[in-house]
Amino acid sequence: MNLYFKTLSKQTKSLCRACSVTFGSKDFSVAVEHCGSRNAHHLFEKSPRRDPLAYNNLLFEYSRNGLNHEALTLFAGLGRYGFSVDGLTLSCTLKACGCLFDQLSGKRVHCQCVKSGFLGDVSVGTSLVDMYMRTEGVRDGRKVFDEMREKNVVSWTALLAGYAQNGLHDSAVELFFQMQVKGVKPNPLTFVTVIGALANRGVVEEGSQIHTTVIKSGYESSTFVCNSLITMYSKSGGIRDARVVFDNLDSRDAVTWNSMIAGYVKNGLDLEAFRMFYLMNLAGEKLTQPLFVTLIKSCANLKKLCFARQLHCRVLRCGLEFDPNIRTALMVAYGKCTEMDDAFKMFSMMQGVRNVVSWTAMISGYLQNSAMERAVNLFCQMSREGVRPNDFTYSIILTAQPSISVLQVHAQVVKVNYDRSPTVGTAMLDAYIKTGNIKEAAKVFKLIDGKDIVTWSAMLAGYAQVGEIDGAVKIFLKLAKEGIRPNEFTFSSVIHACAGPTAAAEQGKQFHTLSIKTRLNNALCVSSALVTMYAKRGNIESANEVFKRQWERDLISWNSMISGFAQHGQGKKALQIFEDMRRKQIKMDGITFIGVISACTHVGLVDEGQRYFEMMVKDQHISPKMEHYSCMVDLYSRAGKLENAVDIINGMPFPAGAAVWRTLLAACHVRRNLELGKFAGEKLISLQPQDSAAYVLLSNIYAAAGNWQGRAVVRKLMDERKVKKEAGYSWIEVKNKTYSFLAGDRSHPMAEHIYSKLEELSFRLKDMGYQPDTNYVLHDVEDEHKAAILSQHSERIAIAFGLISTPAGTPIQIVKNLRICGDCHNVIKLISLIKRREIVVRDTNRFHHFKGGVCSCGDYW
DNA sequence: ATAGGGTTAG
Repeated sequence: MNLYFKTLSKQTKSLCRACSVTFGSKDFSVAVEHCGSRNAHHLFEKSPRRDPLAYNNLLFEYSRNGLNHEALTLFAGLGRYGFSVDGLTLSCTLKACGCLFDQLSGKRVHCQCVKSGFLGDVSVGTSLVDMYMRTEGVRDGRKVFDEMREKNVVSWTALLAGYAQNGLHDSAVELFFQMQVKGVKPNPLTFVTVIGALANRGVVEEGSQIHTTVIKSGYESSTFVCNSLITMYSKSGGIRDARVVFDNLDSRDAVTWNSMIAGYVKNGLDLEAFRMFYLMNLAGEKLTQPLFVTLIKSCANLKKLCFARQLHCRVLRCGLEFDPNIRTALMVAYGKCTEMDDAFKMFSMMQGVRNVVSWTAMISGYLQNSAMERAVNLFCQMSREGVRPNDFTYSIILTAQPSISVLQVHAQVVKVNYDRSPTVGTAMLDAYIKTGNIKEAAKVFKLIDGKDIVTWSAMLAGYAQVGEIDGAVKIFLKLAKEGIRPNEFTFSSVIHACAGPTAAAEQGKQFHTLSIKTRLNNALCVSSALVTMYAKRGNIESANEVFKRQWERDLISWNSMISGFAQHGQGKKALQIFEDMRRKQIKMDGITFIGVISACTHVGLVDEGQRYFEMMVKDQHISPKMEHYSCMVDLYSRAGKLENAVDIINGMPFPAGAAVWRTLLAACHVRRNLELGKFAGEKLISLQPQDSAAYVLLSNIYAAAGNWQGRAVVRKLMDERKVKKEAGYSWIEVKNKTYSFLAGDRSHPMAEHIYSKLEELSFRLKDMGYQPDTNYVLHDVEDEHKAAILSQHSERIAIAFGLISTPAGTPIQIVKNLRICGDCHNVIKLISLIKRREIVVRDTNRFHHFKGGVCSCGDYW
């Protein structure tokens, strides 16, 4: 018989016609083996005698070989001939329905099960559960399961797998514990399924519990089960645990090695992945297709061109060069290594087998190499060649700003119904945020179906960027309410929002606490954001505490700490951090030096500042930008060396911008240098005719010199150009609420109180010999009036309010949107002495810590 | 196999 079928396979058709052999049921598996399933069907149809058993067996073979359509057709035939079906056939047919997502046929088979009395059969019941789970949500499958009289491990596993596949990972895990309570022992497949569910949920706690159950059940050395444990641990960040499982295994298969190496890649330990790969080669394990993909990805992460090329060679040697996945992975790797020519070569060789994915990968490569135009061209060409962009394509092309119009892409996205997709929607809202259109971004956000953590974080970051703290905090609370777990990026953004001037100081601390509870506080981006937040919120000690405890540091945390200390006037500490950074040979950038030079500026270390500037250019090979020149101008001019400042401007390799002139102008104001001030002011006004600060500073310089005519000219110019002076605000936070005050503000319900406090203060100040420095008043009025105007500056009102609404001895914190004036600076020093309060004022430029009559800036700011 | 979110200066 065997031989007969062997011959048959060669000339099936002709022989079939000729043959009149009766087929025994068992012979079918032989037939399928030799002829392939399709031919077996053909063979069977031609056969003069068809018995029901043979039919059933053929169906089994179809199902086993994944020929689902054939199985369904055959099942219909069974009914036509009136052949009886057995439980196995029903199960196989149900499986085919499930695989084809054909619920209609599935329901028909369900009826058959009822009619033929097989519903009580465990296998049939289980197959029904599985079919409903695949074609419908979990509800119908659950119903069948609950109605089953008898249930075994397989039924439980089917149910559990159904929950997991429908994304209900928590319920799947719960079922796992329930089945054990019912005395059903999990089998290897159960373990693999539940471990997979856990891995997709990303939690380790129950993971180790289930690991213990694996050991107790005696599957400790099952390669199948342990492979999934490795994946689970590496997905939830427990790469070390994954390695322990790996090391304890006696027999490892290709999947074991692949999972372990993929785990290292997923956790960003690409070098470790390659070490593992080396060990794998020593162990004699063969390279398989998925591992090629993983390793090539890893090359892309490492940007190691030579590794990629070596792997490319091995791909050729293994004859896998036509595998589309490997090709795409190689293209991506070349793109990441900035070898766009090589990537394009691979892409053009793919003619004929190019699909959306390879197009998208290519476009993405150009975008990463900032070749916006080429990316956009490719995007257009793709559409011309009839390849339709998918959600991935749209989400990357939206980053091609400003080469594309967000509005146009948005319109196209709506047309193809991708506007509700989380990836495309998120990319779109981010694109709107980048164009500053937060309203449109919020609209897009609302429409997105199934918002995930990335979507929420993007929206939160948007609010943080435009300084809408309340919006940011609201988003955070909302996502938490919806049961979404915030991740490190979410915390990083919300903490960033709390660094803004109007955020309550407590709020930042609360998010810090929350990040500790969720164990995300040590993530690099979170700890960096915390350093920045505390430094900006005036709590330099906490900033330093977080900085010291950081597990790892990036350039941003170093930079934040340096500029933090600089702003608080602790120049020496800023420089210590910098020297530490230099000793550890950490790569620095231009921003590091902005911090360092401004640290020197705030403590008046002119020569050191000069030295660091030279170090930046000569040792670090960082070419100075506009910002560095304004720092240098600031350094000299605050020390009163206006000539050196002018020399710097004259020696610049490009024309000085507004920032540089503004710095010089401010210095001229402090130093009362009318001539230079006029020059700088005119330059600034010509560069930024709408900048109110320019006019105000210049008119103040005229006023200070008693040149009322000059001042009037500037004022007139300001009126003509409709430039409004920015109003001076001060904020103070009392009991988690932020209060803001304008100069002369009487809108607060406690205004009476506040003003009597101010009066009381002015008496005490006079007693101490205080004389108002009326040079800081812009108005052309009598001295008496000037004093009154000074005493009503917004920061003083805020302080008075702080004094009456907080208990004695508590520190007062004020935030100002303008720079503090010299007279207020004197007054606050005295208040800190009289009232024995520590007062911290953050202006646009730096922090002033007033205590016992002195300020941390040493009157140098 | 391809994708979307974050942190730094004045």
